[in-house]
Amino acid sequence: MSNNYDEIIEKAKEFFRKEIAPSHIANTKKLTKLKQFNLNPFLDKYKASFLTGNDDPKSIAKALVYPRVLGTSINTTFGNKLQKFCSEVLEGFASTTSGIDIEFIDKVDGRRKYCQIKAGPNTINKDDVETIKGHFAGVKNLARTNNLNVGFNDLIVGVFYGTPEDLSGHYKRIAQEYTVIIGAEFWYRLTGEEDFYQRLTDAIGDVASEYDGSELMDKVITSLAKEIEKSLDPKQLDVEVREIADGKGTYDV
DNA sequence: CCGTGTTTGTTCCACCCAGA
DNA sequence: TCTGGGTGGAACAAACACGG
Repeated sequence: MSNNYDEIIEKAKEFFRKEIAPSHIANTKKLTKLKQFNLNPFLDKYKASFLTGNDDPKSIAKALVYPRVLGTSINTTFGNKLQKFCSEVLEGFASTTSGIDIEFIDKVDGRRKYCQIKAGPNTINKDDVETIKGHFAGVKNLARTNNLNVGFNDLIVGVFYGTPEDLSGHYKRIAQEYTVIIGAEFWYRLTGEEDFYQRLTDAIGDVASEYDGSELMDKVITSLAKEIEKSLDPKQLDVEVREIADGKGTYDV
């Protein structure tokens, strides 16, 4: 241990093990039932065939499960856990100001920064731009009433990963008024270590090797495929149609 | 009182398309 | 042909409502 920030590295690894991975696994386990998905009958078989070359139930199941587990599920989980990450792993820096995720002393210019955290360079949309600006305007007002010296260089958006070139147009609109700091630069200002970003991503990369979800994926897909097979059975469909006609079936409007 | 279902707010990202 | 602005769908977590 060469310095205090090694502790952040360790805590980040723990956070991944205790928060992110378990949540991801739990959400994956939910996917054994067809009702967890929004089906698109125009595309379900096409996707299965595109993926595996056939449209049997198992292929359809794979085509549903893969994009969910490796896409929206883990990405959304990661983003949602960011707030918690800020308060637990960056605990020394948690902010009590509404709309501000963390406060920290910028190791480059020595000033206290009021920072909103975002995950990546593409993760805000048009509406978020005004929301973020609104939050900063609120902080400026609050600072004025409390006689705090908050310049607008001190109100920043911190992005966990990416490079300045990656920033979407939405971020660039914020950057016209405020400072947006991303990736290596963000972690440098936070910790004062130039290579902290690299060390942190490497550390999480090490944790990744502790996880092998192949068996779980197999189980989930097999189970889901069984239900797909049943629902494709014409007799079963007949029953459902009759029940709906009788008003017995569950039929969401 | 507890567990389950529902609603709300946040977050993510892919796609479309106009204009340079 | 490339770039960037803008749109929309989806999942998740947390708060909330409801029925046993």
